[in-house]
Amino acid sequence: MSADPTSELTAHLGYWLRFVSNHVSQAFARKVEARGVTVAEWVVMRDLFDVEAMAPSRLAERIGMTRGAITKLVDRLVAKELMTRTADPTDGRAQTLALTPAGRALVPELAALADANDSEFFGALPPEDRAALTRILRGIVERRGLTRVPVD
Amino acid sequence: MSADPTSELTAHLGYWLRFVSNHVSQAFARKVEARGVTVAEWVVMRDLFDVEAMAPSRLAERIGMTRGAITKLVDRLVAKELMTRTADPTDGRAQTLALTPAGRALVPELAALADANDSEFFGALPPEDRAALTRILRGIVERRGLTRVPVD
DNA sequence: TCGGTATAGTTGACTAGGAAACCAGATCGA
DNA sequence: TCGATCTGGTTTCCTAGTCAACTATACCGA
Repeated sequence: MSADPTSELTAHLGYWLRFVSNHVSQAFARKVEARGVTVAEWVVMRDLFDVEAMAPSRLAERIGMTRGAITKLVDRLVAKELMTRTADPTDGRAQTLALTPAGRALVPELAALADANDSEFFGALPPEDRAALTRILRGIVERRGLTRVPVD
Repeated sequence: MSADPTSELTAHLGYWLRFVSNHVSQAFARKVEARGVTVAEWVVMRDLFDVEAMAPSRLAERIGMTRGAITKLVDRLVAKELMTRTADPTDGRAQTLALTPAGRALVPELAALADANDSEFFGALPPEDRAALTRILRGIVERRGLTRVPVD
């Protein structure tokens, strides 16, 4: 926030945000990798968990990845037999994606890892700090109208 | 924090942290790309700005990248004539890195972009929120002993 | 009903980084 | 002083994305 020349890296809130966020995400990545999935795959699976079926393009839009990336990600999940890709009978171009029983069974386990990871990093915070953090972050999302563009 | 089965993505503080952090970083990435550098390159250049010269391995350790990544990153910066790589006369293995005048001149400009980006996202926050955010994030870093491992 | 356009998904070229093997050159101990 | 080991940096292979071109199907309007 200072106006003097060439502020330091650590002078920026964005630096700390990124620093902590990367640590949190990386710790979570290690946890889910032990279950054979990546973070992006977890996000896709969790998204599909509620709805029974969804088109790839819809998924891409929801989680902020390109369709190309979704194609490859789904390839991987299908190869792991966690997801099925079936042709839409009513539209020769379209597909619908769904979790397999194995995939569906995995989601709650991954969710438990997400819970564990979150409390590992934020569990020790006083409740008011946790509340403040949530409020401030959501406020930024809202104020800046952030939408689901970049998952990275 | 809820204990019920398969918590949602948005139930986790890590989710919001990552969401905001990705937006902030991506916005910054766009800004610095307009100056022809990546975020990682900016970090390296800013780090080198204060010290006149540094070994690649030291840089790798400081900013949390592998030596292999530094090799390639420095290749790029040298190609852009923003940095020089010279053999250490006293140690046949070692090198020292330094900014070129052009590189050195660029750093304050990039720092200004970082300032702009930060205030774009956090400038509208009430000062006490900004302070709280800083305090909480730094507190997590400290409590968990987070070190410079992942820049991503 | 058929030609143009829009849409769904795939592909290929490219990028940035990690992991591990690798090549010197340095250092240390017998 | 010379072999073993350590260290600094590079290279190769791999992963997971983006972007843009592409294919195939659907739809729409004259």
